[in-house]
Amino acid sequence: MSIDSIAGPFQPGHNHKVCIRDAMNIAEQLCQSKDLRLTKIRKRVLELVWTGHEPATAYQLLKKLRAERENAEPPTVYRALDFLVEHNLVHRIESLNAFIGCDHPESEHVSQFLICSHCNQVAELDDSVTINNAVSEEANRLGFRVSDQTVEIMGLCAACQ
Amino acid sequence: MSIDSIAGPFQPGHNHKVCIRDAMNIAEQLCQSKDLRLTKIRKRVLELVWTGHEPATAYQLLKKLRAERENAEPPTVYRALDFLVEHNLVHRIESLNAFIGCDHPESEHVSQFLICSHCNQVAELDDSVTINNAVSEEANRLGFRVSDQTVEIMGLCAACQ
DNA sequence: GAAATTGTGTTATATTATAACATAATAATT
DNA sequence: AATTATTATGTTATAATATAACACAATTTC
Repeated sequence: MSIDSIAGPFQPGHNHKVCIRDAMNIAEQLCQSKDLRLTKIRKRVLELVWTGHEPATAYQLLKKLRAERENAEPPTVYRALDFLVEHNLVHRIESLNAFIGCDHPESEHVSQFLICSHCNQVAELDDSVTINNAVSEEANRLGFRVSDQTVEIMGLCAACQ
Repeated sequence: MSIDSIAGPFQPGHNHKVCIRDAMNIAEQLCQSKDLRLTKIRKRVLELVWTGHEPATAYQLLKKLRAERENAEPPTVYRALDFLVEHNLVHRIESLNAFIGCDHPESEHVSQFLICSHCNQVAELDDSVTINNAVSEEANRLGFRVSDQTVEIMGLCAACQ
């Protein structure tokens, strides 16, 4: 097993360059296939989001962007994030006011995260059917029609316990 | 069945004075039994939160508080909210940056909400075992130890569909 | 190539939240 | 009851997050 095959967050030894490369390739493909414009700014912000598996705040991203584009302002970043979030390339973590890259933007899904309060890394669940069913069940009981959900689970990842 | 017995949110006809009265009684009892100080400000902010089943932002509460206490400032409200949230009398809704009263602060529980995007009312689930189990199952699969969770389900309540 | 649409630049400001330090009120101790 | 310690509030300032509005540029459509 090469180091490249060790996947994603909560895996301290993983090769993050691979995560970035994969994410950018998927983004390019997705935007091409859906005829979306992955402009330079949007692409760069996406790369900056993928700097790590720790969520980044808009202003952290702005600071980095400014290092290379001195006229960047809050709207520059927020507009890029709006686009990226709209197309599932990035998710917003409500409890942190921060943003994290999504590694499967091509499949429609809701956001479900495990957030490690020690290393601050975030893992996205793969649209857990188990949780979705539980949510549906509760909503149905009350005649509530679900359109979206936010599931953010705080705790300690395996490596940090 | 008297109108008083029609419960809580998503029930347009319910007698909200009863919700408020009950919530305040429970708060008084809880604070007495736990030797917590439900000061005038805290009590008043709790009442203001209970104005309805729509979550209130800190600054909406501040505006109301100022109508009766002209020197109220942001810290006045945020400190009261800190206290109320700490003791489960109020929950913070992360996706709305807003606060909602809790009708069962005496039992330890995690926050799980149904949020109607039409009428803006919010119903708290009663610490759904179904959802908790689903969350635990997913977390266990990844060796993640859960300490807290945020579950916010957006959609349409029965009355608004 | 003209018109329409979409994206970016720029300035200003809205909204949400906290830091820091002074004073007041309450509780605990003597 | 007076002293001390603790907790709560008053007050000013500012940090952190996010959006409005309008001008201009780039791209797409016709």
